[in-house]
Amino acid sequence: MYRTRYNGTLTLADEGKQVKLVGWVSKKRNLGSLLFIDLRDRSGIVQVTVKTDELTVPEIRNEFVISVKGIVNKKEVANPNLKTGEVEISVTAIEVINKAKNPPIIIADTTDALEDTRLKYRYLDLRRSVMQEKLVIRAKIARAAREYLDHNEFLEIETPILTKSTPGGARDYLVPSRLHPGSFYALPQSPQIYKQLLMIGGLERYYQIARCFRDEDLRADRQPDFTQIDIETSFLEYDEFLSMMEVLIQKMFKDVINYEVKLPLKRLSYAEAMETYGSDKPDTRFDLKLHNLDFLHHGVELFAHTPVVRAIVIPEAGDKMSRKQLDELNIEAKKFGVNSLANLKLTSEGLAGSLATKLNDAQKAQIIKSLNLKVNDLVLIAFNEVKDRVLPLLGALRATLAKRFELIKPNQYEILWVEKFPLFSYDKETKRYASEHHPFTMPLIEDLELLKTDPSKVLSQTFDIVINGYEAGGGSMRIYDQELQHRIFALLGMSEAEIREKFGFFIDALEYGTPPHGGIAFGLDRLAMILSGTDNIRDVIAFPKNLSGISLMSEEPNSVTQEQLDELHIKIIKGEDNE
RNA sequence: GGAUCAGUGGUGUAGCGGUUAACAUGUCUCCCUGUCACGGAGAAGAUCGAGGGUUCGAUCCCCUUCUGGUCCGCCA
Repeated sequence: MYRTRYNGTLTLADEGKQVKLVGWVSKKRNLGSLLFIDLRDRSGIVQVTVKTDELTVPEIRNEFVISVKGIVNKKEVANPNLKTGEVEISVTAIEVINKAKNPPIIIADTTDALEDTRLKYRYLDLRRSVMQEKLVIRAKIARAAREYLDHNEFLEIETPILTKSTPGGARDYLVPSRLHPGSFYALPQSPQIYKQLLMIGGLERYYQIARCFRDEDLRADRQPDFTQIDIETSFLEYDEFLSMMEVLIQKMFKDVINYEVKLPLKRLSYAEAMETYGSDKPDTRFDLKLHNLDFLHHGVELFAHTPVVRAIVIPEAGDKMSRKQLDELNIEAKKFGVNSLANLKLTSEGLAGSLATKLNDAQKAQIIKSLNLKVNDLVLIAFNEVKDRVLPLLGALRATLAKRFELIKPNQYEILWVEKFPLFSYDKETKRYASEHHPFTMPLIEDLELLKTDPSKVLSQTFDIVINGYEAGGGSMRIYDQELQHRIFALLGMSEAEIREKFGFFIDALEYGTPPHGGIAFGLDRLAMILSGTDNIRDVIAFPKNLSGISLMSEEPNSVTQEQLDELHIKIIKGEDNE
């Protein structure tokens, strides 16, 4: 037997007990004939004390795996920084199980190594307790989900990883078929069609902790393969389903971080979210709402060509931003297609700032009243012909400014549903409608008539769960009527032949008594980020890829042998790997 | 595809035309019986990401390139 106890669990209650421990040498302090070793395993660290004049001690260095036998003793002076700080192990036998090279990074809670170094030596980085804690949180979220869903008669069912490529949406990762040269499997972007087929198959309640793949560019919160808690149900009405999912969210927060989520969750329509927060995933931990100043379009020269004039008010920030800092915000504005921002601040002498000289007294008074300004408030004003530029810009600004002015309290969680997204977006280039969510999304019943007259106005039975400004999940009620499904495909500009080619089996399936159904997918990675308080998705994935989609540790993707390519009937025509 | 920031001992940083390339930490050797960020003495360790240019002289300025971070496009 390697061990009788876990290091981090030892307390004063164990005083006098004989224990056998294993672990890694986290730190040693050699005082000559007295040697202290911080011995680390997954549970934590305990100090072991070796009298080197009474015991022959093998060579011991950092990160060696060692085994000790000894007695749990009370320490003269406790170390309050350690869970086990009240005890130490007086060693009677010590043995090296395995040696270790000097690690390239410091293995401690605070390491000074940069992330790319840590990623290269991920297996060492994972020894740090702060990293392990994040994976513990991730596992606890999955466990909470399984417990809740199992308890509510959901079945955990696996769906294929080698699936059919269906164009539209994200790029697929393709897998060449050896048995069928020239044909490809696609890795699933989500198990969407399969889970709907499971509903048609009469399984009624399904879930899966599903790996999904999207061949798109990465971000701090986006990986090419990621995990969703994927859920689908039959015979639940919209509100019933959302309520059931709210309780799941509540349980996750309770089980993982012991935080009480108050139900029911707030709901905001997509349109309200955009108008009020400039985002479809608003961070509602702080205010900074958007204000409508469209009335300035008439009467202010600067806004003569821009009917959309919107503002955010940052309280007590009038003296906190220099002219230079305000100018820098214009860089942000340009990203959103807005040329520049105007600003105002209310001083004791009245309105000042870039816009002040362009306003008459009546307009100034109207602004002060309309925005309810107080002295030293800062107003940032975005203006453009198009709402779709102004609102997202101010949405982005409110997020960055909230961070800059520290308007966000730590350990605060604001959870809400954003619902009723438009069913379609209109692509001006191709002059076609595209599904905002996916083509199986149910429109709002009251908007069905609009499908004939103005499809762009049709809203859908969709919902996103938004937590602290992150989209932590999204779903919809699905179309179960094949007639309606055909109308949607037609609106998307798909011919019968195209429909047959892409979704034929699914269209067929719809005709055999499809139950009303709907579902959601929660982003497990995102949830883990939120609950472990990191804004880096790589922190909550054991072996993540960097922004170029490369694993710095195992160095995939890599080239393969000519034999492998030949077998797959694949010829590389461009690139260095061609030989 | 685009924008932007950063590459200097193992690790993290400083230096920004002429330096013996500095500091911290880690590593190694010796001393130390109460340390817990142990302490003390000493040592080793860097072709300043790569290539080119400007210059009497480049870690420093310019160009190219590679690598990494962040963002935009993209992500039904």
